[in-house]
Amino acid sequence: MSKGVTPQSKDYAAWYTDVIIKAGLADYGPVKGTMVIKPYGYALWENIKGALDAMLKATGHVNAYFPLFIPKSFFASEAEHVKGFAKECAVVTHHRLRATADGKDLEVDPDSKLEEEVIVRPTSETVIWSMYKKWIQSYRDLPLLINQWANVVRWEMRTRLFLRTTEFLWQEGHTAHETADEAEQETLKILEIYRQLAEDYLAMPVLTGLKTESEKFAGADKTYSIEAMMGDKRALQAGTSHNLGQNFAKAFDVTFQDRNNQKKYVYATSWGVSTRLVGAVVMAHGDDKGLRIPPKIAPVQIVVIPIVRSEEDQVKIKEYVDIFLGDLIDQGVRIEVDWSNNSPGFKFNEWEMKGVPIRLEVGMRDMSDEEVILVRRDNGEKQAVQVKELRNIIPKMLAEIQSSLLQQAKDFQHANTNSVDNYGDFKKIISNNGGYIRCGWDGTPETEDAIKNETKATIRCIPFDSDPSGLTCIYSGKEAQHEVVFSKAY
RNA sequence: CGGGGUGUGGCGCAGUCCGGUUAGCGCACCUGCUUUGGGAGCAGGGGGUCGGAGGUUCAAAUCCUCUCACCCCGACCA
Repeated sequence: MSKGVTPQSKDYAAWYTDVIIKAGLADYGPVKGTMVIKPYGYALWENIKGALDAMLKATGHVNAYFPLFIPKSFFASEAEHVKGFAKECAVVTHHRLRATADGKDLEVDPDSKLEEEVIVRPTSETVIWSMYKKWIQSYRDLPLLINQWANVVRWEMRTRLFLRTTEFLWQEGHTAHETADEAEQETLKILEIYRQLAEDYLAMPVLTGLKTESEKFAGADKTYSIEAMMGDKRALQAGTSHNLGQNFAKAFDVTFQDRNNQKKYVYATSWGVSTRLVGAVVMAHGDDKGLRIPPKIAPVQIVVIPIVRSEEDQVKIKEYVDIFLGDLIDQGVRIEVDWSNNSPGFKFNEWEMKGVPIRLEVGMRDMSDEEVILVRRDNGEKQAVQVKELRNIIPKMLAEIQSSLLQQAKDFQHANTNSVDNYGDFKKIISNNGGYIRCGWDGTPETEDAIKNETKATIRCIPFDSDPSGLTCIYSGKEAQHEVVFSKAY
């Protein structure tokens, strides 16, 4: 394995893959488009998951688990939302293998053909709403606020680690409500939770807003999203929250008796974030040395590198390290000591690749001064610190790194967001610099489509803080219906 | 699905045009000693049916036929 990674400036896509492999986040699986999430990557996902799960529970949501397999008939019956997924569904047609004639291999047993084929879920609306029909009778059963953590399968043609794989992990929330207003409130509440997760934990500023008709989820009335800017200035949709209106209630005939004893269709929402967030963290913060993981979600917050010259040194340093280590662990700091036989330089590079926020070096020199050396991954700053100060300094430093990463990402986003009022500048910025462009849009899919074809940029969202007054459409020159954000996207 | 490419120890490759020693190199791995404040050194060692099948030949990683797999680029998506 060669040292280092492809520089971002040379080939951003290669950099991304290199970092993920070399930092030990993931590896390729044996089936095309699949990936193995390795322990370090899974620990990162677990930290993200833990933070979000707590927020969802704090807002009254409960977890449940629905089956992986969906009867094909569920898909036939209900057309609109399936359109988006039909082309990428894995289908189970048989349930048994048998030995081949020569006994050397296995083949599908034709006698095990299923009466009704089974779909591997690409998303769970259909199974869940088939159950909701049984569970919901009265307004007293509402709201129903269920979330599930699960894997889903979408047979994608072109895949990339974490960003788009055949199978991925996510959470999908599915709620049912009495009124349209309640459903809208829920949709927005979840979007706000996603925004907080992104900014407070992933240190990743996001754009929040409404998706256009052409970009929204097929089964939804409205789709909101959080959009994050990656290191190559392209946008990544990092989470979506859908107001499904009564679409699914009607498709699955889910009704309830309301407070006036009237039979009504329920209102629904669904929302999700996936392991794609891991890819987002990689691209939002990573540099040419590797990952930079925000402390709050870092599997390892501090790595201790002992500088050892002899076996006697090792014993002494181990004693020395144990003194302050226990103290920090008691404070909940996640620490790992690298006692491996690799050289210090090797360890420095390796743990920088893994994005650990703080490196703590201890050698005999430091020991005699009752110090250790701290090095921050976010900015490379190095300082000697008295051991007795560690318990105070470490939490502070972790918090500083967390906010410094957020600030760097914010500055980057601001520096690469432009407001533009003519199409010439628009095209120039998209092709030369990239990033976000705020401008007027006449609200027609034709304009959206034309711009996409000419520049590859798409409308990421209609931001909540947008204001079309006085603006004209960047493309048609007509009066703007919305101020929108365009960008090239993943 | 259209175009381009690659299959040789775990990874990255050379060798293929022009068939001919025992299939080689770097990294990784194992053992030992010396090392350790920015990717350590030396010595020794293990690991390959050259993607698969068939053919030509005294002889095939190398030539021919078929086949499989994967990667990259163009129309979709969290």
